Amino acid sequence: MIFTTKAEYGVRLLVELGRQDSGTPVSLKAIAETEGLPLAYLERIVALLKKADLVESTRGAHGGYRLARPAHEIHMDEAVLALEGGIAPMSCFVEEREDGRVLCSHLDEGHTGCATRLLWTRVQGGVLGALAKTTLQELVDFAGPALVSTSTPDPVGAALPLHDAA
Amino acid sequence: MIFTTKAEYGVRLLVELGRQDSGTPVSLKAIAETEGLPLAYLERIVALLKKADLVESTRGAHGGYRLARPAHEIHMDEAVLALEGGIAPMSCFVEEREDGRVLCSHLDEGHTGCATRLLWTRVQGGVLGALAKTTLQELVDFAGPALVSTSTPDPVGAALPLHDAA
DNA sequence: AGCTATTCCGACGCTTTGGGTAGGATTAGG
DNA sequence: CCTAATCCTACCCAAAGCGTCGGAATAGCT
Repeated sequence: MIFTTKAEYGVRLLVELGRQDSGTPVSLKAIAETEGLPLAYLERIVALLKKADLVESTRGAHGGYRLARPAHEIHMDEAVLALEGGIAPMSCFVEEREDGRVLCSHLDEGHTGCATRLLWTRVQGGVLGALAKTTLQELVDFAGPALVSTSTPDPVGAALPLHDAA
Repeated sequence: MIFTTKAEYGVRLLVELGRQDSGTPVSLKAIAETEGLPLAYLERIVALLKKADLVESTRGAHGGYRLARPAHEIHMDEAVLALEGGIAPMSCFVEEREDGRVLCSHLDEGHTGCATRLLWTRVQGGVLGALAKTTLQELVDFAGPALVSTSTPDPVGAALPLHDAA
């Protein structure tokens, strides 16, 4: 079980925006370059954040994006939910819908099925809890000061060998 | 983010075995039928559980599987780990390997990258915590008494409309 | 011995979806 | 009106999920 790159890139994008909460918008191009992410793909990702009212945009030349709220008011459950479109540990597990149905397998045949429901419920709770208690501000602090257009490398962490191409 | 059917089917299988902790082994065929799961696929799934020493098998006629330990000693983190082959919330996030490398994206280019690491670490902790604190016995109790070969329907729960074919 | 029920094992195939591109339309500053 | 940016929709490729198939090995039964 794994989140997709939408969550990864989207959170990175938010962190980048959080680093310069100045009022002036940041262009996706700048973020794409400093983070080394594909611009076209970022466009689609940021659209999700905008729809969820986590970021605001200014169009035209010198336009870009900024946080719609201060970083410490943005909790990551909101962000990841917007990016991934739902937090369910199992396809057979979706929060109640309008029509009240819940996806699951063959319960009609006997009440079987979701003995596992208890488990997935707890897992979902664990994930949502971890996300909700983390604010964007924490991630910004953790990441260190601004990176976009200011290249002062390596204040923090610096460990973590990466990018396994194997 | 979502677990695969391996986790779902595998846990269901364990629950089914837990329901009759009598010493006599249960055949996959029986489980496949009562749970409505594809036998051939279950075979491959149970192999994962066996390799992790969660179940034992007896070959030949009247063979089958049984739990390798009492249900209350089987914690679900072990099971899900065996079934899914690792619990990472992000592809860029794998526990240390022998060679000490950690998968992640472009950290070489500057320490950037894992501002998000803090977040995924917490999420992983939430998931593992939820899994570890749940024992197979709990799920067995939650599911109600035996179902394989004894058809006393509906002692418990009984809610949960299911199987959305949409 | 042979039959049958079962676990074991490896190769293969279908379908979905993640991850990304391409190309253009719209908006706004200079 | 040119350029820099957001916006939007359609498309494509590779990987992974979710199985199937066929057969081998093992063990009880008659």
